[in-house]
Amino acid sequence: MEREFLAAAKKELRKQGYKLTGPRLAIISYLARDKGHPAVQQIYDGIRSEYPGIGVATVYRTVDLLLELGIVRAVTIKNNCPRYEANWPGDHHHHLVCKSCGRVTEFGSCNFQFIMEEIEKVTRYKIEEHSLEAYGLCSQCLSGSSPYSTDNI
Amino acid sequence: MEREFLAAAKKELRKQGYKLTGPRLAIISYLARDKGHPAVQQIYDGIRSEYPGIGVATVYRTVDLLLELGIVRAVTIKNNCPRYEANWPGDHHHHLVCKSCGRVTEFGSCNFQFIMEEIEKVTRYKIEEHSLEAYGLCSQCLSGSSPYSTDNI
DNA sequence: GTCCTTGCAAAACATTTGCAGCACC
DNA sequence: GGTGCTGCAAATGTTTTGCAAGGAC
Repeated sequence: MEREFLAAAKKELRKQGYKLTGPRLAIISYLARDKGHPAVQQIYDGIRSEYPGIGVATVYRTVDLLLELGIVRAVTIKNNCPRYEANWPGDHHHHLVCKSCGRVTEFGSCNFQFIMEEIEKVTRYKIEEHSLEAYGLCSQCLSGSSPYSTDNI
Repeated sequence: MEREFLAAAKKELRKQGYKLTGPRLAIISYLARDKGHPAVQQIYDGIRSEYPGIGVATVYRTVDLLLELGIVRAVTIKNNCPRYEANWPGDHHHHLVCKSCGRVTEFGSCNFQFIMEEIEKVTRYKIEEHSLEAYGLCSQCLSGSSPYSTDNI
């Protein structure tokens, strides 16, 4: 699974004439492994053990490139720097953010296509993508209480 | 209309034990006037003519306070610093962002309540708010072409 | 008079950019 | 050997913080 993702990413890079370098592979495989929504700084920290010499600027540049190629997606959460996730094929979902503990939960079942079409008619926009974030309290914070941490993002 | 908004905001400030100061009034009335989605810097610039001595830090602190009191709402747009808008009562809407010219269009007709309830059941979250942003091309960019500018945000 | 608020300046982050050296074809 | 990629360091842009002075109640 992670293997296929890497292969697909490599192929896409090559196809667009980009080189397959160590830092790029390290970042891609980190994103394929990570089940959360890491920010650039987290990716950077996570990679340094396997790739000690890497610089933050490279992570920024690479993530930008991967976004352009559609290999990763950006996750925009209120009051937070941008986060990223692997763009698994066919996996369209949105994010639920707990205001108390910071946990981010994904949910699929997106039936917004018809709503988007409605909006296109009204506004005469051509909509290419959409993102929905919901904010509230997760089940664990509703019962007991968990202190805020960024571990769950 | 703007008048009532100001009155309501004043009342809310007082109710919560906050003082009614010049800078705060200037910021609130600016937000009530502005039909767009100004960032802190824009609010700051917009106010300096009527309130020359004001500092940016005050704008940051005040906007934060107004958010807490529900007097303004934050608008989060990809690759953009946070923006704000007056929280007119009963006006629930979302944002359509043109990838080409940067224009931001609002659209109402939010029929997501039933979807949110569905998601609450599945995820056991208690959802308090949600935000939906759609990205695409506006009608003007689809025909002719307008250069990118932040004027429309 | 007492706190709350403010402006200023400095600090803290997050992100981008310029550039010299390296690596890869 | 030319081009693209990288790491470093500096620059930029945004937001936060500490603090002394001023203002609202």
